[in-house]
Amino acid sequence: MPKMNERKMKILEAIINDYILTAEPIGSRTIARKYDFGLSSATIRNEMSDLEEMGYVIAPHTSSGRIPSDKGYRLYVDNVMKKRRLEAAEKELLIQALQRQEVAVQNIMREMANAVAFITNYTIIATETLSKRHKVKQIQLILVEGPIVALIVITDQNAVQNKVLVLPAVLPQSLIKKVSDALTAMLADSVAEDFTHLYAAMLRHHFREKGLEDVPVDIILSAIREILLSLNNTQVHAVGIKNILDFPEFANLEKARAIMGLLEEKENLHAIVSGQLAGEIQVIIGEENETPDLKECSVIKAKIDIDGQYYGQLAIIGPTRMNYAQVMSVLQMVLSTLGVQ
Amino acid sequence: MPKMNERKMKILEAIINDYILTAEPIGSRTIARKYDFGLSSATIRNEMSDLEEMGYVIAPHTSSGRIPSDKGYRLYVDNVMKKRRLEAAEKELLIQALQRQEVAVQNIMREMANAVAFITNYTIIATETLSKRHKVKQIQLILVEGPIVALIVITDQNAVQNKVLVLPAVLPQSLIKKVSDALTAMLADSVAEDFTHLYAAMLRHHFREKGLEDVPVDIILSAIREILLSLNNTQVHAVGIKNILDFPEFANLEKARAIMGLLEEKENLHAIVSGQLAGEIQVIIGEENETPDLKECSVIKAKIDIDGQYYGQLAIIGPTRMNYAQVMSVLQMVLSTLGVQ
DNA sequence: TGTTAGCACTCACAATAAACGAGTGCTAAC
DNA sequence: GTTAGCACTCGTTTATTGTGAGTGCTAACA
Repeated sequence: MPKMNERKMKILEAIINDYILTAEPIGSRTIARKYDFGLSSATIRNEMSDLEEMGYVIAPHTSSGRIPSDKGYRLYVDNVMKKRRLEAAEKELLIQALQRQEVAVQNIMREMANAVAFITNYTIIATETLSKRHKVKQIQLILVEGPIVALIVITDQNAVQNKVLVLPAVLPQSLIKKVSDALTAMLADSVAEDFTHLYAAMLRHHFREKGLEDVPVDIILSAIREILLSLNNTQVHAVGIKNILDFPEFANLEKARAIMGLLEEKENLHAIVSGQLAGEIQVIIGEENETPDLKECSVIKAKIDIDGQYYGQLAIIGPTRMNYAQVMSVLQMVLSTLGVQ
Repeated sequence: MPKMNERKMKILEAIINDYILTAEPIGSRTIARKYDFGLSSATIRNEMSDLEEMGYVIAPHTSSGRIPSDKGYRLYVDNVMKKRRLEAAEKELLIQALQRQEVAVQNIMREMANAVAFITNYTIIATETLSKRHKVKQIQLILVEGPIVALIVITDQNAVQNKVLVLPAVLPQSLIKKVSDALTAMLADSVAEDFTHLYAAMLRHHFREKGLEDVPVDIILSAIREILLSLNNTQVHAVGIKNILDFPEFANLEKARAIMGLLEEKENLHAIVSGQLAGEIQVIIGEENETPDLKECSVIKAKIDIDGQYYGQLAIIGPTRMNYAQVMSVLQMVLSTLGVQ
């Protein structure tokens, strides 16, 4: 088995750089001409033969040039790749997306995803979540009109969510504050899972004792439960979906269809985006992907943790022949501007 | 110019029905064999020649069968088409989607879209809107924690929306009710457009008179304005996007890319879905479409008006060779179950 | 011992040609 | 008015032949 050396590394890098641009197998003569290694094509041919034996490149057929293998990309990403410096315009765009400070975290993630999609021309998946389970802190009812009331739930994480309820009977204004306070007192620190049938029965009992038997406990409780559930729910969306169709790798209709189907289902997006540590950029190359339809793609992803309360995830999807250097430096920039690193 | 008659109509219908299934040009012999018109292929050939002269069918090249033209589809949709009866299973699915009565209108539209996409295998665009401009009816502040308050806005259409604000200074609990009531009194009946600079100055003045000079009027006003704007905003989304790739019409990569790009932009979706009268099903065939990328598609759409307050729009997109009968009967069912017709 | 020129060989891809067949229009007979 | 028959058209399929980029190997060279 041949041994890796500086020169082989350089040739591998040349192959990868060229292949990222052209998506065509690279021959020895092309490299000899294009790069000034001071070597003839024959020498490069020998080295490429070694690289193939070592598994870093593949010859699609006997008389073609070489393309990088997953293993080759892996070596490149882990050792060779030089971080590409962001161009001023790209930087500007990211900073713009980030500087809308008033905006809620959810919108930050959306803005980020759009900016990254625009810069890189890849497909981006973004999520935003509240990482802790919400507990009820305060509950308030507001009369809207007749039997219609607004239910406001404020959680320990200071999230505020409301829901409009139509009650079976009009709740008199005089009781509203009393009921709100009672609900707050009784339900403080509850999480979504607490809202069982037993719990409901218990609460009905409490209310009866306080002389509030007319309060439609069930309706209110199930509304609160739904609010808590939706708060804990992670939002996920993909942007730049059609970008992936611009790559010759997906000129095949079957593949295009498969990837489109994949990207349309929220559950799949969750599966793709999840699983890495905060602040760390993870690169998953080709066959390393669990998802069958992504075996010819690479995914570069990062988890963004903002003061431990919110976090978002960003995943960039492209063909294995993707511009790792560009994407990683953009992602690095996102992380550092968001204050993660 | 030949004249249309019963027999030509039947042959046109046969051509369309076959073409919807196969996407292949239909020859005279195929029709003679398949349908029991009691006519030889030669006679049918003559009739088809007439249909071509009249512009209802097209021969892609000299020695091929015929395919329907946009004009042919138009005639078929307007006159010939028999409403396909919904199968029991399809009906069941629609009813299920509709019977979640507690669910907000927005979710109904989403459920509907999913059900229709599932039944028809076409791409569906759905919108939901509140058709009137919201006016402020009631405003309430709730203390959350320190300088953080929840702003609750209730509109004349009984929509409730909230926003969390971080005020520059803590607002004492004793003032909360007073400020809430003052805001309600002063802003009742305002719409989003009212919130000008002049308006803000006026309100600041009012507050000062009431001895409430510390209230951060600007922050609160701009938050209310944003809430009103977002309430008036129409939600739009597409489901079953990848379905359209399953049609041979989009086997061409260029077309696939174009349609994907189209469906990814919300503005485009709005443009496609808009413009028809409530309760009426509109069919736009091929070249009749304004959007260039839809010139080879048909769009079947309906506006759903629920008691004049909310409305939704549903558009089904497919190749011109789409199953008009099926889609229209499904849409009819949606409309009648929602009580529009 | 590493490098390189030279050469035979491979193989995807493009171009050309030939065979096929579904379908047409037209004519003449029923 | 309908239909059988037939020559003709033309897209599609299959086979054939070049073409060229690229390889591996050998032998000569520094």
